[in-house]
Amino acid sequence: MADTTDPRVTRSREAILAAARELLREEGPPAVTHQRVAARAGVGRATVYRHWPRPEQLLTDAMADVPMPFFLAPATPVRPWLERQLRVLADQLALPDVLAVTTTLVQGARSQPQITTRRDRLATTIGRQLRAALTLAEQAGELRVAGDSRDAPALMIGPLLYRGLLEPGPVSDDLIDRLLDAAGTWTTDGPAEDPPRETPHPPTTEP
Amino acid sequence: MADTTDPRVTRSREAILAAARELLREEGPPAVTHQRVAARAGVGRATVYRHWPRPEQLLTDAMADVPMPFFLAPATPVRPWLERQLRVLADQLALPDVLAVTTTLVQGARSQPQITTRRDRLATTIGRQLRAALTLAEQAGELRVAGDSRDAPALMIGPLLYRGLLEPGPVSDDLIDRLLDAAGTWTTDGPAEDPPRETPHPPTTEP
DNA sequence: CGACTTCTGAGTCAACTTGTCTCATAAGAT
DNA sequence: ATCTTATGAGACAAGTTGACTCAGAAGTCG
Repeated sequence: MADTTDPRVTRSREAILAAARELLREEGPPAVTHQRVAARAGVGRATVYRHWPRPEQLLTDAMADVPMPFFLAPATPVRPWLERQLRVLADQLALPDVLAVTTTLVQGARSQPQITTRRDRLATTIGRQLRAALTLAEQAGELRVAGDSRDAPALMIGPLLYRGLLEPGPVSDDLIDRLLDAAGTWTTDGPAEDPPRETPHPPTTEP
Repeated sequence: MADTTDPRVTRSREAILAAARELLREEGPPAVTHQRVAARAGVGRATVYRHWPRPEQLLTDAMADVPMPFFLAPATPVRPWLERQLRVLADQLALPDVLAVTTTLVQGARSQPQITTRRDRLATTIGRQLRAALTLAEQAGELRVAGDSRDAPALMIGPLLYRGLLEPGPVSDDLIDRLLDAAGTWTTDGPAEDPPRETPHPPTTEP
């Protein structure tokens, strides 16, 4: 099929999605209605209906445009890599857009199976990548994993979620260190304190 | 003023609040409208308006009826006490009503200052009680607190939140042990493993 | 450049929801 | 037995939702 290259379509779509994202961020999911989105996007109400007949689809599409942070493939040495990942995750969770999408996913009403699905996908993606990293670290002799590795995501991501959702505030490097220690016993070859951490990672998207 | 002892009033109020709670649990905050609540409560729509002219007040009142778990005053020895508290908290977070209220609080739209307030109150209450417990344990020589104690709530409650909100599943006793270890180094006088844990605590309310 | 195709925005319309009010009635108080 | 008062049914205006039409603008292509 011919790619929808008509500039009018893409312009409308972008404006509408941007408006929907703004509304989601500022007032939550219930504010994302055809009428309000159309008004904010400076677009006719019918145009919104044309592209998104169902309002919930507009919401999920708007959310899909917000890149959710998650882990990439792990690299050795694992500890500094993981430290960087957690730092990125913590910083991302502080962004209004990401926070809004996170709360929407968490809320994930039974009425919205798409949202529930996406939430579960995010959770399993993060969990799998995190466990892969820990396994790699263990194989490399860097780490002796403590306890059930299935608890690792909860132990390491949970506190970041708490900071983002319930108790807003910055996540200190010290706290991230403690998250790493929660994974198990690290056999630091050298006191690799303060690994270089500079690049403010762009958000990454799910596969 | 004369106490509203009219049985009709209390009957209506209870029915309405119960219906509101059901709707909140099943379909989330947007489902709590006058019309739907009235229909489910088997009550005239006007009656709901009479008691709660504003819909958001109905929502907050319905939430207030769901007791949120938090910590009581700590007792020595602290470790088994804290273990019990975390177990209760984890179990409460699995209850649909409590979960629904938690997600609603977390979502805490900017549109609803009452909800934001209540969320902050809950967070500070839990945080204060938890820190008090850790301080007590340290004074009793039971524990050497690690790192910044302000991070303790995130480290210990966060994982439970993760399990409740993102990655539904049971919280094992082993996981709770690891949460306790995240607080610092416990100087166990004796191997007080498997402390008696039987009473399925009733939910407690905030002060 | 000019003819064509397609998207847009304004508007209309019925169905539905929301918030307010009225009133006969039945439940409770005295 | 009588007086009070909450209730439920319904009427009502105002606003929202979803669906449709249509002239005209924007973009494409010969």
